[in-house]
Parts: sequence; structure tokens; C-alpha cells
Amino acid sequence: MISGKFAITIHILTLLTKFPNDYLSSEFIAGSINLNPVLVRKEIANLKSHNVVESKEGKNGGTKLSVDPGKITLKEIFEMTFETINLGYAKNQPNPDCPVGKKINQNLSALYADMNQKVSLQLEGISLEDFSNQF
Amino acid sequence: MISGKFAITIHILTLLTKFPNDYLSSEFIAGSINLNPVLVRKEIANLKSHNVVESKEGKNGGTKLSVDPGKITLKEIFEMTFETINLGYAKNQPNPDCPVGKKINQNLSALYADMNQKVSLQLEGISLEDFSNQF
DNA sequence: TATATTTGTAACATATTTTATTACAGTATG
DNA sequence: CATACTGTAATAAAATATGTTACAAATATA
Repeated sequence: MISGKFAITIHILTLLTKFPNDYLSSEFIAGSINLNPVLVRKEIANLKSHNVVESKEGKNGGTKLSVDPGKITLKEIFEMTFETINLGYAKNQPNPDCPVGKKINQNLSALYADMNQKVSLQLEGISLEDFSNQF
Repeated sequence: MISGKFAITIHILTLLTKFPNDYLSSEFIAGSINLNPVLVRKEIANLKSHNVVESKEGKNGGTKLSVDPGKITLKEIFEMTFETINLGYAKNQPNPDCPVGKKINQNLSALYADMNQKVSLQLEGISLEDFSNQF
């Protein structure tokens, strides 16, 4: 199972891009995603820690972008919400006495690193603004 | 959480490639992966349904490759064990009355489709033999 | 032919991760 | 001062992944 973190974060950021002059409440955002507002606030907390958005507490509070959506790319958003692209690893440590077991994770890592590089290149070419303009 | 299906399957196939003349038992394979033999047999069942390996039941039974490891690529193995590369979707159906909610999954899908194409291209260039030769 | 070994598979149990809910303190607005 | 927000912790529920037990069926070989 893949967590919805990236998708949720993109959704939030797209909304903020569409309403650049408003502080949007977590409740409003949650209504669009169809998600619990607390979970929205958690993703917003993550975005805040990366200085991508800023929030205002109290009545009429909410969140707005604090970066130019033309200047931030999906790659950066990806990195804030996802470790790396990969096709998984077996859960347990493989047998170090087997030549295959000894190197399997290392070789998978190398494969996945290449994948990440390719995906990163793709995501780097798409700004938040680009993505938002599709709506 | 990403399931270890792909990693486990690659591990199995690498072992089979390394011992092309033997029927390897699920117990032996499980010992290298450090995994329950039943789970190994489940992945083998999947490989059998794709005609990649063949098994012999009974004493001294086991599994061996039924394809040329130089002729099968990681892309094919990927497709047998993984649906698609993606960065996830929010769990619930988004609000169709919101312009963003209405199109978010469609736009994410398009993004992920591009990702898959790039990754597929990479995996297509690596045969099982190539991968196994790293050990 | 009897025994031992192995696959195939179902049923069930446990562990882990993801999502949801409740609760409430703190803060700003009007 | 009442209202409407954020921030965050604690807990619960749901979904998925992994592990275990059990046993029928198959087959080599002694």
C-alpha cells in the first residue's frame, strides 16, 4: 500500500495556487479532498516545515502559499512527501552466507537509484503552476 | 508500505539463474531470502502462471527456470509483480463539485503514466541475466 | 510398495502501516 | 467575550503484508 501523502499534498498545493489571495481553512481543503481535516493539517505542518506555505491561526485563519508556484517543482514536493521511488525490499535481512542474499539489497538499491534519477528528471520539469494550470 | 513481491521474485529468479541445472526447493530459496517457504511457493505460483518457471512435485522436487535468462527483462518481471509505479492517490473519492477535486486523479494518473514509461524503458534494458551477473 | 520429501493451497494469525476520530489548548478576529 | 480557526496528542479503526499451521497430492528411491 502506498500512502496518499504525495497526492494529498499536491491537492492542497493546487488549491492554494488556485486561491493565491486567500487563507484556506483545513476544513475547506478537506472538503475538496474528502479527507479528515486533521490529516490535512498534518500535511500542512509538513509543508510549513519546508517553508512552502504559511498559516494564520485563529478566526478567519488558514493557510496560503509562501512561494511562487512557478518556482517550485514537483520534484521538490515529491521529496517532501516520499522517500524514494522503489519496488520494495523483502522484509527480513537476507542470508549473508549466500552470495545472492549477501548482495541482493545492494543491487536492488542501485536499480532503484537509477529509477529515482529518471523520475526526478521528469518531476523537475513540472512546476506547481504547470500542474495547477491543468485544472 | 510497499510489498516485497518484486524483490522476492527477483531474488528467486536470480537463484534459479545461478543454478540453471537444479530444481531448487522452496525451503532452500526461503533460506536465502530469510522468508517463510510458503510465501516463496506463492511467488513461484505466480511465476508459473506466467510460464517463467516450472516445478516438479514430490521428493527431490523444486523449481527451475523455463526461459532463457538472457531473453527476459526486468520489465516483464516488474509487470508480473507490480501494477504500476505511482506516488499514490488519496483514499477517498475527491469532491466532484470542486474543479480541483474533479480532475485531480485524472491528472495524477497522467503524471504517473509518464513515470511508468520512463521506468519501463529502464527495466526493459536489463535482462535477468544482466542482473544475475552482478552477483 | 513403503517411506521420505517436496509442491500446492487453504485457513487462520500476527504485524505493520495508513487513515480516521476525538479532544482540547492556544490564538486571532470582530 | 464569543466564535472560528490552527496545532497536536492520543486513540481507534481499517487495510495490507507477512507469517504459521496443516494437510492432500505427487514422486523419487530404497
